[in-house]
Amino acid sequence: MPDAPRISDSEWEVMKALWDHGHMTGVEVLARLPHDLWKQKTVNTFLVRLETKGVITSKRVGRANLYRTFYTERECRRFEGSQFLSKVFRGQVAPMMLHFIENEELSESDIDKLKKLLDDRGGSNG
Amino acid sequence: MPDAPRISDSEWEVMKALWDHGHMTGVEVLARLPHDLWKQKTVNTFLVRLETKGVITSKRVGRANLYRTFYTERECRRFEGSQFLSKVFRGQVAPMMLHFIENEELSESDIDKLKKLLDDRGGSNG
DNA sequence: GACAATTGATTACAACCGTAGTCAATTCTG
DNA sequence: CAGAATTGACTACGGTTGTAATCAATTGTC
Repeated sequence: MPDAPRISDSEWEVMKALWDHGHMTGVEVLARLPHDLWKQKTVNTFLVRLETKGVITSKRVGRANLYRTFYTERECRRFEGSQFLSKVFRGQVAPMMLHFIENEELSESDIDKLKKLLDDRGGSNG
Repeated sequence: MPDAPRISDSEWEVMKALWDHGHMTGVEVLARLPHDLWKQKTVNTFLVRLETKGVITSKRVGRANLYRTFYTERECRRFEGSQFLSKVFRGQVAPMMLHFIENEELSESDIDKLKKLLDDRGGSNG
C-alpha cells in the first residue's frame, strides 16, 4: 500500500467512527462521535478533506453521501506509529516501549499478554 | 509540570539538538542538525517560535542568543506519547505495544530487556 | 406549484507550520 | 571613521487545521 497521507487529530476522530461502523453519512458520523464538540458542518468539512486526501471515498446514495474508509486502521496506525517513533524516540523502539511501560497503566493481564508476545518474537529466554 | 505545548515535527528536530548539546546559539543548532534541509533563517524561526511557546528560553550573550530547553525530553515524550496513544490507539496501551512488537524491528537483546522490565512490573509468571 | 426545510458544495477566517527574505543594528576591517 | 560583514528582529506567504457560515439545489408540505 502507498503511504497514507497525514491525518490530523480531528480527522482521526472521524476515521475511528468510520472504521467502527462501516459506511455512514455525515449525519451518522456526527451521531457516532463519542464527544459533542463539533457541529454538523464541521464534521462535513472533515469528511470532505479526508476524501480530498484520498483517505476515504464517498458514494452518492439518494441525497446523502455515504463515506467509507479507503485505508484500514491498521495501515494508518503503521504510518502514524513509525512517524511518532522516529520523531519522538529517534527511531529507537526499545526506549519507546520502556517509556510506555513506565508511564502508562498496564494491567497484570496486559503484562502477561505482552510477555507471551515477546516470547513468540524470540529472545534468549523465550 | 504543566502540559508542554504542541511541538511540531520540525521543532522536534531542533529540540533534539538542544537536548543533546545543552545551550547553543542558532548557528550552533544548525550545525548540530543531522540533516541539511534548512537555512539558518529557518532554524532561527523555529527557535523563536519555540521560545514563544515557552518550550525553550533564551539569554543574550554578546551579540548572539543562547537557547536552552525549558522542558526535558522526558517531559515532552510523556506529553506526545499520551497524545499519540489516545489518538491512534484509543488510549489502549496493550494493543499499541502489540502493534510495535509486530511492526518494528526488535533485536534479541531488546526483547530480553523488555521482558525483564515487564517482570519488574509484575504479571503472574514474573 | 409555491414555500419551507434539508443538506451537500462553496467560502471564510484565524492560528499554526514550513520555509525563508528583508531590515536594521552591531561589529569588524582597513 | 566608512564600508563590509554578521546576525537578530520583523515580515512574507502559501498550505494545513480547527471551526464553522452561507449558498444553492433538492425534497417535502399544503
